[in-house]
Amino acid sequence: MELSATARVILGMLGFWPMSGYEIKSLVDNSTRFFWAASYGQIYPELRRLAEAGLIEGEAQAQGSRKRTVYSLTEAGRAALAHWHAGKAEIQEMRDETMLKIFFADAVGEGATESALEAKRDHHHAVAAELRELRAMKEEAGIAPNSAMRTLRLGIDWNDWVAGWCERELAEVRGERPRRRPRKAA
Amino acid sequence: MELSATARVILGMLGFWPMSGYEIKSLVDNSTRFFWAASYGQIYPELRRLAEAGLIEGEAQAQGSRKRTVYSLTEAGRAALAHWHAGKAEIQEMRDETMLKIFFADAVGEGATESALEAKRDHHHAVAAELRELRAMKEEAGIAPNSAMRTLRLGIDWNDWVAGWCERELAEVRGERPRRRPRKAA
DNA sequence: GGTTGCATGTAAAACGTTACATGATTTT
DNA sequence: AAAATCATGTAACGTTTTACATGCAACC
Repeated sequence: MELSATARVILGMLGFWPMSGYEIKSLVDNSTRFFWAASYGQIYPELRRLAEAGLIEGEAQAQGSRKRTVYSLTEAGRAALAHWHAGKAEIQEMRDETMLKIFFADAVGEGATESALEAKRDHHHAVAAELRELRAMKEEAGIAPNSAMRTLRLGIDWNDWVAGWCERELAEVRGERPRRRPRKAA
Repeated sequence: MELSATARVILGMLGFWPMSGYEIKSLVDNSTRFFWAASYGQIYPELRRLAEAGLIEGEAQAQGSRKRTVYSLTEAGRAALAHWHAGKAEIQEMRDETMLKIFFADAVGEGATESALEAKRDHHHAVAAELRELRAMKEEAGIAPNSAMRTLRLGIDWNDWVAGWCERELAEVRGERPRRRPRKAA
């Protein structure tokens, strides 16, 4: 069975430990959202579908009169998660407005390249700072799995790298001493 | 007026030179698609909307009995393009299955981190190679604007960098002499 | 007593892809 | 003569976001 986009993130999260739909959403919002978002409008219906398909199981855990359903993986669910993980990754989509602005700069005119590069650099600086805060919080809480921390590290390093790339490109555009960009073998 | 996602790429493309919907689609498919895709189902209706709004103008340029409409920016369209370009970039979306797999590796089990890192490395290698081919073609054709070539260069450098990051991480995971990762000031 | 956080859900709207439909021209 | 490419468009389907709706519990 082909897992929907949202099913992948739900099964993965429940693979860490059992949780409610609400918890899945908050976890997504301060972790995978940078590369894999999900909204309530997807999560709750998908939880129902996955339960019907027997990949997860919900257990009512009301607290007082506040109801709450905690889901966990079934055997079949854990197998589906492993199967997805072992398979070929397909989805790679990006929609990046800062790239689009750099791309079109020559169609816009004088100074457009510089402003677009500055904007992209600033954006990645800001995201890197946001991720560093997130990392500090997670390190303090100390519950995040190693693999989750790895993507956070990649996010920080990557945003730093892109900001640096923009900076070097800016120097070249502005005619400051042409910089040798670090070359890699093809 | 807020430009739709597709409107941005259409106005930008027409900013380079006048073209048909078909040409816009083929250009997108071998340039911006890596960070901003668009399908016929979006392009043709949007061309009509933009023409109605007075941002672009279509001119019938039939060749024999094959009809063809070439669109170009109006004054208002060029202004809208410049206005969008000068404004704050908002859209930054990503859906990256290789990241998701790295993130969940600890929930999946033994060896999952390694396979996920390898898959990501291979993916970025492949994209870098694809982009290098694209660059060779564009260089030969020699018509691509500088700003468009810049995003291509960024794409190549970026994919190389990510592949390298995965490789370094793999070395660490496999317990090969722990590598000092290049550090940047926060 | 008010605000924030926990908790679940749905409906409508917007967005986007895919497949289909059609037909001319150019290249092999 | 067939295949590829140029060219335009729509309909159906699926996905995703946004806004709305509801109510409890904990904290200040």
